[in-house]
Amino acid sequence: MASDHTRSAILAAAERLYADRGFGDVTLRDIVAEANVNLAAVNYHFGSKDELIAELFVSRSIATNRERLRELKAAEEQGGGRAPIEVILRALVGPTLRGCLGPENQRSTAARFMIRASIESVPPIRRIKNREIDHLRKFAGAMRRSLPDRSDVDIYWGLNFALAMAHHTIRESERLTKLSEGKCDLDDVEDVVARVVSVATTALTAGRTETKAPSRVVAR
Amino acid sequence: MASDHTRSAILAAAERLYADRGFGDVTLRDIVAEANVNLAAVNYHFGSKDELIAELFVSRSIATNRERLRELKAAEEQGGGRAPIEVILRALVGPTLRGCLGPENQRSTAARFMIRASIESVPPIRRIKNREIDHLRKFAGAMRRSLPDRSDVDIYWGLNFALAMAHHTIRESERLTKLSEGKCDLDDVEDVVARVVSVATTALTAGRTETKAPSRVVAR
DNA sequence: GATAGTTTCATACAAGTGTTTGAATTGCAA
DNA sequence: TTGCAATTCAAACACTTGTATGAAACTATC
Repeated sequence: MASDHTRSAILAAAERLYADRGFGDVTLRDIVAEANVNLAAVNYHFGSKDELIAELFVSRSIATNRERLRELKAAEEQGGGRAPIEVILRALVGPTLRGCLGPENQRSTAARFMIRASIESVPPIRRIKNREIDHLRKFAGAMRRSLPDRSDVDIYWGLNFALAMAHHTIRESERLTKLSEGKCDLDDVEDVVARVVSVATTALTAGRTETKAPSRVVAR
Repeated sequence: MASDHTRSAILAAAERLYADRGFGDVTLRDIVAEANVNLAAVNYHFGSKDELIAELFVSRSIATNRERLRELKAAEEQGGGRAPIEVILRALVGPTLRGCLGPENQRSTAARFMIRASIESVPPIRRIKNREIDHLRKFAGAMRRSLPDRSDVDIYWGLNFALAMAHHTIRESERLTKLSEGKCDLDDVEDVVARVVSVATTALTAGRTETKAPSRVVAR
């Protein structure tokens, strides 16, 4: 193991560069230059470029997932195995939003990297994301316990919409700021979390009527 | 101008290949092979690879935007300059959802291309997307007229969330199907539209002026 | 301090990229 | 037909990419 100084220097440089300039136009040569390290070091320590990216993404996303599950577990234990839907949704979208939004100048490199990973979609990351389904299933289960009257379909749609609002807000935060001429304050993370949770909760609890209406609206 | 057969053959081949395999690993050589055309033809007819991609994306997205505005204008005229919020939202997300979802085997190449463009994000497309803000402002205006009591901030957040649900559902349709084990039927486009519009409407009207239960929206 | 195992380094490699070139071919008008 | 522009073509260009190599420089153990 000696000194893995080189190893972590590469990781840090790669994270910073990918965060700033995206996966598209950052080459191994850029990374090793930034890290003051030899070109061959990447392949020596990580095997390949893709494995470097994967390691970067995995370590960040398991941290987020762990935080999500920690909040979920705490909420369900406190509620005797059944947590309020708002709290579940907050555990789902809170960690991601808190990690990726907030005042830009105090936004961590890790956070900016994860934003990149959510905007661009590069093969090694896509492969990892596909394994996230099991993780989401745990939330679907908690939501089902919280809203036993709701159909599975509605639960899944609610979960989908909650993630949609969180991720899209992160991805397009710049555009929303520009569109609203700064009126939507994306640095106020807790307000964003509250808005997302509120809408998702309403979507899951309002309109008791059976959702799947037989009346079909014909398009075009 | 003679025969622009070559030109359109390239466009068709590029659209098909990009739709199927993504921008990442489709080269000019792949495209010209698919189009049975010489390699130099792309640069001759389009100037560069990026301009080819841009032309492809522009033509598709102005078609969508035109359809959106057509629906919006019709709705506002019918309501005397003020359309119901549900109808506005439907005009916003309907065309995109209808264009990108639906039974896969009968999904047009154009639709599949637009899905790709929404998943991967390649420089020439990103540049064009940034010009979409003016287009969205028109919808923000219509929404403000429809809900004069609502603050601008709320309007923009509602707009953001509506787009979020539509785009995320398109981007992650495969994952949602897998997660729900097929229970969420993404081929039933009108149901998806209704769900998105319903949630977005609730988000925009909840806790304020009551506009009846916005459960089921029927348009046209 | 010799030895064996890591780690670093300069360099080369092979493959692929978009683009350019200049000659051939085509199509059409005079 | 002839002439001329538009188009097509094969080939090469210039460059970048990730990866591999084998020697050199370390490091720790005996």
